[in-house]
Amino acid sequence: MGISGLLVALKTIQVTKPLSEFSGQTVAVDAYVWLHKAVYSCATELATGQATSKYVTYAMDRVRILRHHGIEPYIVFDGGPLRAKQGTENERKQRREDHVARGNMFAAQGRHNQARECYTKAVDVTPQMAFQLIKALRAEGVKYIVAPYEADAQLAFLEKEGIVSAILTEDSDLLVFGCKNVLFKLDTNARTVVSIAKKDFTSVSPSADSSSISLVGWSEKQFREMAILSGCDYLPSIPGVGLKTACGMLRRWKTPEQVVRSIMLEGKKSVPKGYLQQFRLAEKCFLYQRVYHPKLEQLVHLNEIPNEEEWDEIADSYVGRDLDPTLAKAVALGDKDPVSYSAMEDINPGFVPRTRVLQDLPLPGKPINRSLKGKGKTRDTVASEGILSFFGPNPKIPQMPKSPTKTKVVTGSKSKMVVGKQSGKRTLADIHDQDSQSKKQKRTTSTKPAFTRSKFFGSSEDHTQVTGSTFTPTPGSPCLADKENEYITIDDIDEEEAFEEAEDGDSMVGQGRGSSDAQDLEDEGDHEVEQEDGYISPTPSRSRDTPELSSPPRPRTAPQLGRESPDGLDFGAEPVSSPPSGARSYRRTPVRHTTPPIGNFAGNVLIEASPEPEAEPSGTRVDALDLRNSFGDDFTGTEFSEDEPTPTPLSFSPSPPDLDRDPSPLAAGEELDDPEEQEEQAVASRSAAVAAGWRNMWSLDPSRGQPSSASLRRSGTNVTPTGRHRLADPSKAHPYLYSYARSPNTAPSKSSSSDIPTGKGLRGRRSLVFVETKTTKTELNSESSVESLTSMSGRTSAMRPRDAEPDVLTRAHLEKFRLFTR
DNA sequence: TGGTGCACTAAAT
DNA sequence: TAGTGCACCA
Repeated sequence: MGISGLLVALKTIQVTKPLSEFSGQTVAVDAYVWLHKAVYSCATELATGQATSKYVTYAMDRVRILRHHGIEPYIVFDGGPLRAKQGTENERKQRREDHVARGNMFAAQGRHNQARECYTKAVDVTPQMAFQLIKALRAEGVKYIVAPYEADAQLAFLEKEGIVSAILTEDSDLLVFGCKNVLFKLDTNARTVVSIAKKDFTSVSPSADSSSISLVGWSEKQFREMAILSGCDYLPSIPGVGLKTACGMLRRWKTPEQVVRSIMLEGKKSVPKGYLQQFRLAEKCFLYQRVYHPKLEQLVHLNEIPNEEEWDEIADSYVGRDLDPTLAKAVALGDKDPVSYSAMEDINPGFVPRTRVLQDLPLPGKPINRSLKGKGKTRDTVASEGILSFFGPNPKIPQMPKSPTKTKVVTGSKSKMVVGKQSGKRTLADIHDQDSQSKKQKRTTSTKPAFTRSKFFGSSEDHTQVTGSTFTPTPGSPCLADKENEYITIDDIDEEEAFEEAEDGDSMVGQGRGSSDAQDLEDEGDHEVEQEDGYISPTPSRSRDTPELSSPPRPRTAPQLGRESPDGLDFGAEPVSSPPSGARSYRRTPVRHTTPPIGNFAGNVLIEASPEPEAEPSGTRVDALDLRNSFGDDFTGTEFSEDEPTPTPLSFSPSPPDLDRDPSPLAAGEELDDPEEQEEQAVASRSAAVAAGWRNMWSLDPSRGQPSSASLRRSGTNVTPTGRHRLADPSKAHPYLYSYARSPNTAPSKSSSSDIPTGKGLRGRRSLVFVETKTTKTELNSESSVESLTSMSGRTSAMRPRDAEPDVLTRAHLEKFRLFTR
């Protein structure tokens, strides 16, 4: 989000710099920037509830690149929702649900390409996903922190305190937060970033360059006011006011109050009532948002609140409520969910990142301090080629013959499915890919060379072999990663290339260490040795309960799971308190960050001791959508009058023809003209039998043929070959994609899932119609009874009842309109 | 004509 | 989510 047009306006002070220029510095990184990009590579898995850690690999690659250039990253995660942005979150959540519904529908029809498109729009980065990255960061001793609320404020605080010297992000908001050095557009190929320094602001001038705004002579306060006036995450702009208008008017009228007065007098634009009040609250978010102080180990305001600053209950809640220090610390460490404040759930306990003893990798151009004999490359060439040239398996670890436990061939359908790491693409959406299929089968049946297993999937013996080393990550000591769950360190380089010649890196098979791995950790006790040799990917990503063909049974002995479904297979469906084995690895690692782990909080002790969360993780937020019902009631802007909701959500939908039909085989049959889709249908059909079997095994209560309670969590967004999906039943909502339970009335019906507008119809103001039909006034009334704040002016627009104070409603309309039409 | 906002696309692998 | 191109409007 950020400030629309700001980066463009600051183009002339953007300086592309090599990463090496920041060598020796600690740079704070907005983790969600990476994660949001990374989820694109595994959208289907995430949207359908399958375990994956591809996004972790993506982020860790960048961590290592930074370290390779001598930059010590300080990863900052977003925390709980801020009241000021609650409406934004609700809107996004609604849209994600809609996209999941469409994706499931396409998947049920075998139209996997379209399904994937929907899934990419549906996935969100959840705290539980962030925790997967945290596990990897812990394992490699990378500094990190989970902000109590917004990462932006936390990033700004770290820089303000001198803990970091720059901030790497893609969000222009950081400039509004007052950060001095903000780095954008990390180019991992060119190894550069685009730097914007606050000190250069005053050189921005239309006369001096092509910028359309002038910041000459402006203070930080004026810059912030301009940004807020132009529209920010905390406050939509007055319709018709963008960055240039805001800049020009603020320059002329000096203060936001004068600007607003001028606009009102002019009469051409409609200023929402209470705008100025909201403006000052937004300003407080930029100035005084609560952040975690890693040294004091408690929440503090980003900036000290001056005595003359107006401060009341509303302002206090807007900037994020204070938390009990113990809870705040647990959140900061990732041990507590920053939204629910319950123990962090490990959604992928099979992902157990580990690191090896790391050796310094010299910066490009410098000789590498180790032997590279026999590789046909000089030290210099290795150094210049960089660490990425060494991706691949590690032949160091003694290979083991393949066994059924490593590669599982599932029969029962026309095609044999290879599961495990070797299976490569594992999603239902990709199963239709016959090329992949044949490749997998070839791998399964082919004779492997001697090296048949990865260094990353070593046995427990492998791990215990390497001891006596201390993990002392230093700048320029990268650990490498190639593919999902596979991490390589510089130690592996020697044999890497030779191995790659003999073995396709993707041919590694097996479920890794699995249970024995975790048990080994238990057995190892508190050695001085902090890291095991070899990074382990214990299990390949798989769904726990989806009818996903390549999903193997989870080892029953996996200690980190500890729960079994009625059929004897472990779903891991119930929350697994963090830190699991990965966290254990962290505790055994010399602490590099300033906030050592504080252990695992069990139960609700801390929850009870902590202030009540600002927002209930339940239907209350979703009900906020009902405010849209009031659209136009008291808003006089002509721009909105034309957007009155139409009676039916279908009348406008420009959906593809198939969307309006029953997603039956007949509908799919209409795709016969398309050979590709025809093939998809055929493969999907063949897959159905196997899929149903897996589904029964993983997600159904065998006694009733219904989803078991333990499976509901993951089956909430499942795609089923039969077309059934949990979206038809909000009570079975997936916890990550449906973080906030929806009331029955707001849940899309089964039929509505096929009625969801698509393409252009989903954009723009017409989208309001769809939401309109999903809410009732009853919900509004019930919602208003839930909220106890006496003053409505401090409430999030999204949580405001229909009969709320008019000025607030107007504000809500604007916000809803702005957000939903984006 | 400039500014705003919408539509569309790429993104990762 | 950011960037770009285009249409609309004052």
